[in-house]
Amino acid sequence: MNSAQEYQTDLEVILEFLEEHYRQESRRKALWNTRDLCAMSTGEVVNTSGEKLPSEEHFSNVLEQEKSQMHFSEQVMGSLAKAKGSDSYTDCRMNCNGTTAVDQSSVLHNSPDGRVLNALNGPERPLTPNTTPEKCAESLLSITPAEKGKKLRLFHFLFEMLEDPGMAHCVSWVPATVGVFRFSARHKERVAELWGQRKGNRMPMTYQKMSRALRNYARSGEIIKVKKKLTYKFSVATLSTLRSQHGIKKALCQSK
DNA sequence: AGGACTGGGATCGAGT
DNA sequence: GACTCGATCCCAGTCC
Repeated sequence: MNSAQEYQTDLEVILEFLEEHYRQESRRKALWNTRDLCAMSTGEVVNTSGEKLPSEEHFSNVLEQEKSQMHFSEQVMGSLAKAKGSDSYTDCRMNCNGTTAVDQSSVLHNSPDGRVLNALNGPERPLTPNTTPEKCAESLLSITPAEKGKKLRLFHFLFEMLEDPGMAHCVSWVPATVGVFRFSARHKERVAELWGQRKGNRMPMTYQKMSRALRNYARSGEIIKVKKKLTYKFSVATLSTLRSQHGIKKALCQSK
């Protein structure tokens, strides 16, 4: 496969993902339209508890926001297509050694006022003010946050470990549960050690210190402590984001 | 008794 | 340089 074909295959995977998102957005829009019609026919919208919901004006604002969001996605896709022909694309191709993730959330969770929201950090936290579609496309094609100078987060690292069969003796998913994982009593310190190495800490990381960091995630809701020894759980939102990032990564690796 | 766990709080380092 | 955020570090206390 020559390099031009290789780029095209990668790009197709990314475009496919964005198109899927676009389709989902269209479905959501259709739902809003249905609700809008209900509101117009009855004069007001009430929920199942009989509480009055936001006005028609509110929903038309929401629709406008949805439209601008879809427009934003289209612009990102356009920028990706442009990037296909650029030299910089070669430089920011992903490597598949387990250190790379595409930050799709930075593309898909943009707000209509121009801010980009980060799903991992919750919808209220803007990522970068004045982010352009070009910048988003750039980030889609770029390397990991850590490699770009952004911090690698502990839960990303743990997810990597969990997806690595070679690390199953240290940390593994708890079968028959969703997002629940458990450290091995014997090898938990190994995971902490690797985390410390990855972060480039001078002092060795210990399980005790790492678990403190894990407990801090309880505040943001990214990871919850399960009332079971050495066991934690990813929140649904965190897990789905991590999984979709991982899915893209795998798809890109396979297309190489 | 001892390991795991919890939570408070100070501090550090990187990014903005 | 000030500020924020995430991580690190230490410690006292509780739970099993």
